[in-house]
Order: sequence, then C-alpha cells, then structure tokens
Amino acid sequence: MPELPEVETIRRGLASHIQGRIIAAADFFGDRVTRRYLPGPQVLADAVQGCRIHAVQRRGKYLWLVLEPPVGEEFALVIHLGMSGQLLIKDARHPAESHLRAQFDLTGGPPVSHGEREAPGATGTQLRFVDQRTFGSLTGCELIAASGRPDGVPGLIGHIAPDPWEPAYDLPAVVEVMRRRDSAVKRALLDQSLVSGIGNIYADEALWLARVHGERRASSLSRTVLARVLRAAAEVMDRALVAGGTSFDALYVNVNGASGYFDRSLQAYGRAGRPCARCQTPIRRERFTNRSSYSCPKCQPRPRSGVGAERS
DNA sequence: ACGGAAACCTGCTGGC
DNA sequence: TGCCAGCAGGTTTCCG
Repeated sequence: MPELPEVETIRRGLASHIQGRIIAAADFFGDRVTRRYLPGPQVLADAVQGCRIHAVQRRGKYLWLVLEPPVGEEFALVIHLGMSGQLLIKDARHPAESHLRAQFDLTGGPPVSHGEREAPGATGTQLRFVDQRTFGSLTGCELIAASGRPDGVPGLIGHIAPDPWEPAYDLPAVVEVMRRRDSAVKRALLDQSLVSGIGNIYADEALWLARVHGERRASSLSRTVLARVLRAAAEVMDRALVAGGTSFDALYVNVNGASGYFDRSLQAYGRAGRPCARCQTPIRRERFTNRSSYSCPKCQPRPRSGVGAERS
C-alpha cells in the first residue's frame, strides 16, 4: 500500500484538482467499499451529494475530504487506500476501470485536461476510487477537535497518532513510549497508534539507515538510538516525497496515473542478495510477523537469540 | 500490554 | 501448457 509519502503525493494531487468543487453525485459499486459505514452506501451517497469539497487532508495513511453540506455541519469523507487503492481524476467519458469501486461526479471547476471546456451537456470530471484487493474503504464521519489541526480530524481516526510531518508530532514523547515497549522495534515503528505513516518499506529503510535490526527489543535500545531510528524514518520519507513516492508497478500511481521514482533509491527493501550500499554485504531477507523484512547482516546484526535475550 | 495468527481480497510470478 | 504455492505497499480482531 501507499505509505505516507505516497498518500501525501495523492493528497496534493487531489487538492489541486477537486478543492472547491461540488459533488453532484456519488456511486458505490458493491457494498464492500463502504463496509465501515454502517448505514450503507446509499445513505453515504445521499450525504455527500451536493457537498462542497472544502479541503483534502491527511494523517498518516488516512485521507479525508472535508465536506460542506448545503445545510448542516461539515463532516469528513474518510478514505483509506488499503494495499491497492487508487484515487484517479478522470473525464467521465473515460471507460470504467476493472476494479472501479466508487465514483464522484464533480462540478464547478476546471475540466480535466487543458483545452477542453465543460460545454453544456458534456460529461464532466470524476474522482474515481479503484481498488484491486478491496482492503481500502470509504466512510463518512464527524470531525472532532485535535491539536494542531484547525479543521479537526475524523472521529474514527482518533486512535491514529500524528505522523512525523504534523506539528503535533512529538519525537521525544514517542521515544519515551517506545522505551517502555517490550516488543521488536520494527513492530513499534509499524504501530500507527505510536507514530503514523510508516509501513513495511520505510520501516526497513529507516532501520537500515539507523543500522538497527528490526527484531531488537525497543526497550533494549537507548533514547539516542530510538531517536536515530525515528529521524531516519522521517528523513527517508521526506526524500521519497520529493521523488513522488515508491512505485513497483502500476498499483501505486498518483491522481494523474503517474508512478513515483523512489524505488530507485531504496537501500534495503526488496533488495535481497544485492550488495549493501555501505559495506557490500548482500542484503538478507527474513520473515517477520508474516511479512518480509530486508536488512544488512553486517550493518544490522540480529539481536542475541534465546529466552530472555534483549530483556532488561 | 504484547505477540502471533487469521481474516479480509485479487492477481502475478516462479517452480515443477 | 497448466496448476499450485507463495507473495504483495495494510488494518482489524481475536486468542493466549
């Protein structure tokens, strides 16, 4: 799935295309995409219809549209891309994608491509949600107050911690929580309630940069080392954002269908058997909580194994 | 509070 | 050529 840099790339593209526009109509295909919205797809479609898109916001890997209804309070249309979700801006005449799960007809803005005008009777612009594996979801939610967030955050995002790009992100506080975690440091990095936005790719990249094996107990690492890991995560995600995110295939694309280029800059993730950029030792691949982890055997030695290892 | 596994899906790749 | 196992950027939930 898109991690923080990919989701932010999508957010920026979305904002430039749809902010200020009106949702004329919404269609959900099947009921799985709105499974987290208990009243069901029809109620959600009715709720968003006629709303103005006031802003496009993000925390970690969650995106939401701040919607202004003709009458009543602002609310959020919350979007999670799961493993394979895409948000695309398309002319309505463009044929439906094979895994199209939702579409929103937009009015009140510029046309999709330069030189085209929105003539009377012409089809307009659509925001489309395409999702092959259907782990992504769309849901409606009220906005609640949150520090550093003038528009608030969706209530159902309450358990998601600030990501490293938010003003409310407090690195020393995260370090203190991690120090008390008797779990693998990689698990802590992936815990969205501790710090959000980091997924499997950037966790491995951060650990490689910081020269720490992901199975080291967080509680066995010094404040200095934990801070180094967290700063490495922020740094590698900063650089990935500049490159437009990481694409391995057509599953991650921005709203214009373009890929990111950060895969060329990865130092560990997906590089099993290829030389470490620091010491030339071949990168190893290991299983970790039912997924793959990549690391340098020399720069990132495994913790001592055995009962009681790495415990204070 | 934490670890681990399973569940939720579709599609692609590599080995036999 | 076909079949099947394994794998993929994530989150939630349940069990111990």
